[in-house]
Amino acid sequence: MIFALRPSERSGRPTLWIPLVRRIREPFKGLWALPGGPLTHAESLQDAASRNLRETTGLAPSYLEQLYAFGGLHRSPTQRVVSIVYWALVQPTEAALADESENVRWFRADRLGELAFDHNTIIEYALWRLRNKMAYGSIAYHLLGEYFTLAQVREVYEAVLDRELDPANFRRQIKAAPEIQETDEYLQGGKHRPPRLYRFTGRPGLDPDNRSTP
Amino acid sequence: MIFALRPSERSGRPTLWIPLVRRIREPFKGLWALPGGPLTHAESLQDAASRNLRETTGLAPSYLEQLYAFGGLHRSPTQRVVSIVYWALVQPTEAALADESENVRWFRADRLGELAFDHNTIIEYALWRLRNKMAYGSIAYHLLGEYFTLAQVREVYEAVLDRELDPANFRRQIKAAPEIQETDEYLQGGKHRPPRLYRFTGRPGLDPDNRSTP
DNA sequence: ATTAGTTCTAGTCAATTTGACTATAACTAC
DNA sequence: GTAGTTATAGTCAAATTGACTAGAACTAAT
Repeated sequence: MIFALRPSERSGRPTLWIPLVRRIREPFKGLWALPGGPLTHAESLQDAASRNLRETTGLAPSYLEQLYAFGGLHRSPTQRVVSIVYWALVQPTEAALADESENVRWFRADRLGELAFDHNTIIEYALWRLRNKMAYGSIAYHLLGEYFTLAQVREVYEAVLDRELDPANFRRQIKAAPEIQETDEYLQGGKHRPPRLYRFTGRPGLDPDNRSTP
Repeated sequence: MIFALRPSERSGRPTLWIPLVRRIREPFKGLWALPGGPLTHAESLQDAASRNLRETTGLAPSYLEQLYAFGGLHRSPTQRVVSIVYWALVQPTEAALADESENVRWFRADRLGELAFDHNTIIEYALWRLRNKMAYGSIAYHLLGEYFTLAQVREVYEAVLDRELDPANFRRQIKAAPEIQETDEYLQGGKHRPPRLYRFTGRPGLDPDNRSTP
């Protein structure tokens, strides 16, 4: 499952969106579902996740991490299915390249209807994990481009945590992180004082299964 | 994989131990490995983990949670294997009931030799997760019995985090948690002032896949 | 019975961090 | 120029943390 930032229709502020695909077969034909597909014999879990993502939505995420393995007995009405779910964050430029079509569409993460299988549960859990990681960790930057303003970082936090944060206090905390690098550039074109641009220099922590390739 | 507290041979202080089983077949015949086994068609992931644990070691953990799904291509030299690993915490009384034998033995978690497959990697990751959960969360109590002293809780933290903590400051923090209930009982039999006994009233967070059973 | 040794437990105090807020800087639009 | 807006720095009290002191309550030894 993929998270990306898109401006809200009404307020224009960035909010969390996820792409879903429409089921064209039973079970749950016609309902929306998370993109996914089978694990083949010759690819790692992460590679399979990447590949399925690319094939269904055309997306190539900058951040991909294992979420959870779902294996309850009645997840699918027709057969026993074990799904090892990955979650991804994509930057706005990437997200814009997604193949939207009749059967692939973006939805606001907080306004989903009933989805196929247990996919509502999965998304709920992913949102919970995202909020947790955000509170302690350096994950917000993967939803932004290479250069960003501190106000943009704050907007990401506000979108994910769903509450407003004090701008001054927020920047004090963020600037204390050593992974945030100040640049000499400023974002021009706004209707007010141009904010300084920063960049993120930290590397995402590798998943344990992908640390060593033989 | 299972964690339990056992007194260190030398200092007598509680340290982390895990039970391993000896491989009696190729590959890695003779080496020690994590207990495990196949997932059958009619059981959930968590049920399979419980069952395999019981069958190999006789243990029934009070805390069981999914760790990670390992699915690298070369984990086993003979075939492609995907392992959905669970980790458990057992209380000392339970741990004492484990079936030790020629092929099942407890080892100190920080003094393991070379294990079969990628099991060293898995244990390393589990230790990392345990430390993380300990720092923020109410997990330490599942390694203790129903009643415990605050000094025992501190010893758990010290064993897992591998550093000493100030007794006075530690109890101030722990007592601030609402899940810690003071009792009117005291632990007798020590060579000093008897400490008050406490109990833990929180419930462990359910895994997302086991929240709803149809 | 007294004393030494141990851990338990409450408390103090300075240093650090957090949250609420104020004020100035630097731009655009009119 | 002036009003409007966001960026950014700074202040100050409240809350939290870390280092430490000291008395309480027990056992063991004399």
